Amino acid sequence: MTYQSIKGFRDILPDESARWQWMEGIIHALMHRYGCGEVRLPIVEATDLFSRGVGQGTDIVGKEMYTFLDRSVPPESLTLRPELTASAARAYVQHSIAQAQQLARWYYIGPMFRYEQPQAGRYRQFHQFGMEIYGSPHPEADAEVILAGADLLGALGIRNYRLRINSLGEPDERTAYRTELLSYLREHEAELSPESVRRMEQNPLRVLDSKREQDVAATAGAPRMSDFLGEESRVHFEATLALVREAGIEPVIDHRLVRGLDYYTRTAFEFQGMDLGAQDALGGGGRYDRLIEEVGGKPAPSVGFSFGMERLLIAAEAAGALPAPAPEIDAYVIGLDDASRRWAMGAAGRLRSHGIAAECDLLRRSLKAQMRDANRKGARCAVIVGESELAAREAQVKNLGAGEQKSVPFDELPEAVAAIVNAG
RNA sequence: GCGGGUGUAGCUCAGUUGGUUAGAGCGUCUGAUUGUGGCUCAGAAGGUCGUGGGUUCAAAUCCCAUCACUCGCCCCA
Repeated sequence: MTYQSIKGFRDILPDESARWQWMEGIIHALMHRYGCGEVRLPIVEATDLFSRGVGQGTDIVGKEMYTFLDRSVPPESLTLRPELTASAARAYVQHSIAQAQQLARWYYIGPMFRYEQPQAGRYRQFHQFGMEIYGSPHPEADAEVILAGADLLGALGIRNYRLRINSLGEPDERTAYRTELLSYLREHEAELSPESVRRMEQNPLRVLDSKREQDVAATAGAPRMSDFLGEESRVHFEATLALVREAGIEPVIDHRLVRGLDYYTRTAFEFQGMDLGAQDALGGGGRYDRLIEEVGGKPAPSVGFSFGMERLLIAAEAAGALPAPAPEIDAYVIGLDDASRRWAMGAAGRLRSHGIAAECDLLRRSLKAQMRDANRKGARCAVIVGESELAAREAQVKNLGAGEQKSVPFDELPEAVAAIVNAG
């Protein structure tokens, strides 16, 4: 094998892409029901957009971006998108969406790129589906987004998950909390893991979502963000929770939920899959009221989420929700000699124009081999034509499910085939 | 960036304490009356044993290196 796809990048072959098409169909239909329009955004953006939008202190910006210089003079630093929230915000500002409409509902689907060590459910090129709502500062928008996420999981047959939620407050509230947390962490520095000690000065909140038992124990008595929320933030959080509960979903309030992106304000949530490996976040999101401003627009509140599509497929498979593979074709048109093979190609074309998935042999194979092929591909019927059929202008049409075969005049072929196909 | 595991046919895997032409199942192809699929039966094709060194009379098997894949830490989707 001389060439191989590079580490963390992979091919999705036809058997697997059928699953992707299934999932994408569900997503598009769901988003249509939520009144969301799809945005298709560039794969590449100015590096600066991500470092500003995602946040300097994040792992994504710090060590995971695919960044390169292009050929312009002087060279420009570009980056393969590691996520799409910043790009969407850029597009929202660039196209003055806020001027045209007070509220905007967007969604996106596509590949993202992060340079990390691949493992179960984590790739360097992976795919996200995300939803963004711009313009509403109210908890209804937070709830709308969360419920859409839950709706998606339901539509994919995924039930084994939990919704964790927290409020990270307004920037000044978070700053006050951060100071308190940091002093707590300093007092307990000896009990923390070396990684957390290193991280705590730069971003103390992150210490909270360390998985190490050592860190979990050491931070058990740490101050909680919820005690630092102002009145408005508290009311907003409570209202969001109430709306979510009213829809029949019971979130787990998790004081340690911080999430790795700097732009969150107030609501942060995560759908945690229970059938995944160590990478168990199916999706996550929250509110980011400062982001639009951060990328140069007039302030506009926004909430959104993103889901990892590879992980959704893993979870859907674990739930046994994946659809059975569909037959590759409806009808297989078989010719026996040169003249009838020519006829078969034309007949297949006529069937296709009637909306029937039709195929004929391209390998000049024997009748038996063609029949085998038809069967393997799940064809409902075979159309067989040889010398005598050509002369009589009648084809043998065999129902491969029932095993019955009859003569059908060429003119009536599409109807006869359709009858068999639709009967199944 | 740091740990653990695994690399044998297209796929899933056997391969006994080193010992002849490296095996199975599935899949693929062909055939079992002339122009008829599935089930069954018979046969065939298909492998530099990840790669490169080393030890040995002899290496898929032992040693070293390297690469790839994989699981975990970290972080996230």
